Parts: sequence; C-alpha cells; structure tokens
Amino acid sequence: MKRDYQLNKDFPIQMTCWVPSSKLAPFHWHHSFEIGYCLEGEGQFYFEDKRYDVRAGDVFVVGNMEKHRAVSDPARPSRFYFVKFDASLIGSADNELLVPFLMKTPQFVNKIGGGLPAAIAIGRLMHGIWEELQAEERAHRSMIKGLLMQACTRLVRHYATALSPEEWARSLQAYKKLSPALDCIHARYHEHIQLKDIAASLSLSTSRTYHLFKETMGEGFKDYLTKIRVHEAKKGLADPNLSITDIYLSCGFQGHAAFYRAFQQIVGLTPKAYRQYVMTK
DNA sequence: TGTCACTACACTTTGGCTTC
DNA sequence: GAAGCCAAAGTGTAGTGACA
Repeated sequence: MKRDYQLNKDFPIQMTCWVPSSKLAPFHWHHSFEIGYCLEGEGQFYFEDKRYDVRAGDVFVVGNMEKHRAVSDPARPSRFYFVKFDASLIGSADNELLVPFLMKTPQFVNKIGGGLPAAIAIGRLMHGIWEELQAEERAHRSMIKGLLMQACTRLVRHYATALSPEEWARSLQAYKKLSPALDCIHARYHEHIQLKDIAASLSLSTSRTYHLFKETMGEGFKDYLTKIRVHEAKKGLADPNLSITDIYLSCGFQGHAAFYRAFQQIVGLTPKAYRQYVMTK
C-alpha cells in the first residue's frame, strides 16, 4: 500500500497496512508520531544506529522526525499496521500521552516485545482503529481517537518505569516550552530562518534556545531544520513534473550545492538517484 | 541540468561562568 | 535549577567556476 504522509488537518490521523520490502530502503521520517504493530512475518527495524529484530506482535514507537526504516525477511515477509497522527490530536487532551514519542535518549528502546502485556493490548487497539477506519460508521472519529488515546496510555504506563517522575515531568515541560518553536519551524522551514528567530519566538537567548532544543529533541536546530527541508524535497522529487531547482528553492535551500550535500548526507542518494528510485518503486 | 570543488565568512554549537 | 552572557571552535552556506 502506498504511503502518504499528508495528514488531514481536520482529523490528523492515518493508518496503513504495510509490507516492508526485502531490500533495505533509505531512511525516512516525518513530523507526525507513529506506532507500528507487526501482524505477521519477520524482519528488522532500524532507528538511526539502533536495530531491532521484528516478530509478529511486536510494537514500535516512532517519534517525530526520527529516522527509521524496516526490511522484511525474504522468506517470511513482515506485515505491519502503522498509525500516524499529529501531536495535536491527543496533546490537546493530555500532553503526558506524548512523552513516549519524545524520549530521545540513546537508552530508549523503540520496541515493545510481542509477548508483553502492553504490546498485546496495543495490538488489539490497533485492530480496532483499523476496523473503525474501514467501516467509517457514525462517530467513528471519536471512537478512533479514543482507541488511539488508550494505545498511548498503554505506552505511557509501559515506559513510565524507564524514567523517574522528575525526569518524566521535565521531559514534558521541555516539550511544552519548545512547542511554539517547533510550530514556527514547521510553518517557516521554506524561509531563511535562523536559531535567533526561534529564540525570539520563545523569548529566550539563542544560547538558551540551543541548549533547550538539544536537550528536548536530541539534536541541534540546524540538523532538525535540514531534515524537515530534505523531507519536503523528497515529496517534491516524487513529482516528475517539478524541476530539482524549483524543489530545493521551495524547501528553503539557498543554493544547489547546499541542497545536494544535505540530501546526500541524510538520504544517502543524490536527488536524481532518489527520484529514479521512487519512480521505479 | 546535475555534480563537484574551492574559499571566505556568517552562523551555530559548545562549554564555562555568572546571575537570579 | 533555570536562564543569560561570552568567547572560541566548529560547521554550513553563498558565491563562483568548471565540467559532463
């Protein structure tokens, strides 16, 4: 099934049933949060430098802008439910539910093994969301939101033991504080924005903003901004009618050299090679 | 149009320190 | 503990040219 990363602003949730290729694809990422549930088969799931074996029943937690990719075992291809959603969908009700998606420490384990109670419960909830999305019965959006919040609550309870209450509260507080800056970046990535602009939106110094950003997001401002721009460029490259020049200019890159370097560094392919890769899929 | 290479310079990042 | 200030180091970008 084709993966489309555009979420409906009206109801920002999307679910797909996906079979990863047996060939290792380039890393991808998105602004939305994501929960994956392996229905069957085997394979591997990669997050930057982390690698997890995949079995039926496993649950995977993907934070926003977290680079990830999956590969199927050729003999036993894996099949997943993936639900993507915007933070606004559940954050407006209870910000604490977002914390498992914001944990960026190297010790964080993205996988919840299939036999664990949290994975079993989340698997049931994912089936429920899928059925609601297929049936589209009256008030299905409320039902889906409820199921998603239950799934996030299971994640919160599962991961609660990984952090002390103080660390948990600090993580949440930092995200709340940084939230206007993240909104600003996502609204203005195509402009020539700088750290000082983000600092201004938070009424903090650039130095303090840098430290806050790094602590909360696990990476620097520039890296985060470049990832968003490359992500948008990838979407543009999927359209053969757009020239590469138009694409990089519309994504906020000031010149072709900067674009090519950033794209190759993050995706591992040149823009042209990536376009060919997408067209042959 | 796409890619690569180079330089100068602006900007970001980092760490230490101070203040509140 | 949170936040700001500062300076040095590191990094990225703009601009340009060459080549396929």
